[in-house]
Amino acid sequence: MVKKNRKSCDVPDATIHRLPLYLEKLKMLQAIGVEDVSSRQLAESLDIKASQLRHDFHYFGGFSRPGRPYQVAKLVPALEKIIGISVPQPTAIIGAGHLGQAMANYQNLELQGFPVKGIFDTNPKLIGLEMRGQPVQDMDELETVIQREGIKIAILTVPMAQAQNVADRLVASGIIGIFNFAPTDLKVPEGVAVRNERLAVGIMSLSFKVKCILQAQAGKG
Amino acid sequence: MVKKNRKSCDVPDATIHRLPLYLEKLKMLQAIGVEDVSSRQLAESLDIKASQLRHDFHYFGGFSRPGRPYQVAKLVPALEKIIGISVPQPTAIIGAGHLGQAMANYQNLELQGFPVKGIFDTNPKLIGLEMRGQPVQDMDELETVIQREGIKIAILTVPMAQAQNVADRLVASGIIGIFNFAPTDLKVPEGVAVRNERLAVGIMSLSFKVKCILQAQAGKG
DNA sequence: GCTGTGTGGTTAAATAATTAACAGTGTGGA
DNA sequence: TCCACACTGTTAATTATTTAACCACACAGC
Repeated sequence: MVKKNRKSCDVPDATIHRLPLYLEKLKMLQAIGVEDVSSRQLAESLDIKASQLRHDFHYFGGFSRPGRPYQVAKLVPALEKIIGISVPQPTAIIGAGHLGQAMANYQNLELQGFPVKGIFDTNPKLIGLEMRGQPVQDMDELETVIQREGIKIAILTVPMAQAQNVADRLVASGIIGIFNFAPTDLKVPEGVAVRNERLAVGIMSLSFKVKCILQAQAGKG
Repeated sequence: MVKKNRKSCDVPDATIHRLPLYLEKLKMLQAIGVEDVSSRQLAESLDIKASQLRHDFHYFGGFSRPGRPYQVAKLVPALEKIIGISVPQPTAIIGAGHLGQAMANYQNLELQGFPVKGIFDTNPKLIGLEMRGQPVQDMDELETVIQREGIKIAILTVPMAQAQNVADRLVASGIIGIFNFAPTDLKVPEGVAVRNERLAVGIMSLSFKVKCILQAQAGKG
């Protein structure tokens, strides 16, 4: 039993990051009525190799009978279970600035299994505003709401200076996963997962490639 | 000459993604008056190995005299040049919904070398609104403004259904780098770089880890 | 029944990335 | 002057990831 748990969690990061892509594409196929899909078809539509897809699935095993393509209707719930969203994961948003509002209004968030059950800010001008049925609440309510709703995942969109302080409160309240948009490395105890999403990294690595493309064109031309 | 260009662009993605982190940390050190920093110090503060940092820098070479630590004042502009932001990169935002507004109001964007020179949307209710001095313009103006301002990088925050169509227009107008927030793979010709930023991937991989942590705790307890 | 083609699971090979080890340099102090 | 120490640049070793190869199975057509 323990062995089985370890098996399904000892998976490379690179594979984990592809699971949502598989799920997304499969849901899209499901929406247009596709019932079966082969590893080749699915991989090609995602611009990866079929062997990689099969290798990824192999960590979890048993998605298809040998010789037969994958059944979309079975694969979707299997992936949802692996990712941990067969049951909706209540989620909190901390920081109702522009980015927090964008996340709160991102309709797919709930559709994809992460219903927002709490939005928090310290700014009195924002408190009370409603976003998709959820009012912005005072940070004083943070601990109470998180525990009452059993929230395990938090989206952190506060300014860098407050990020660590808020993270500490989140961890103390029972949060286990933090989706961090602040450009700072949070220190959290073991048993808490942090994912840093740095928009600056994305646009700068893009800039690097743009520079290289321009240089290449100048060299050729 | 060509050889040198190739050298400084034939760099693994993993390294490219770390360059902005190095730059960010170095700027922070510069702001508090630090003049010198060793590979060990810098690496530790970023939670990576010193040898990896030196290995990364080795692709570009010549940041320090052997035997002496790095000089922050030299490293910052060197990295900025490598990333391609020694000169500000004018940037456009396509889609002035919540996410587009969040990006437009993200002050660090300009500070980090990406001044927003155009915000576009089709929604008449949004057109004319000002964000940090930039008015939201009609999509009809897209091509004109991009060419007039010499914009090479675009941030794409439109709904999925319109993403490919807009991307085609961007490419036709001379855009070389697209920072794509729509959950779809854009088809672009060679010589155009796309970076997909999928928020759903981030929160789902977080969910996977949360599930594993909970399972591990249940197994132990 | 048999065969050709297509399928996923599994294992092995190839490739990429990370980490460690080492050589050469500069500095400061005895 | 010489030595001990800290430093980077560079190369080698290790580890992780991706890709390919192969096997057993399933179906369709003959």
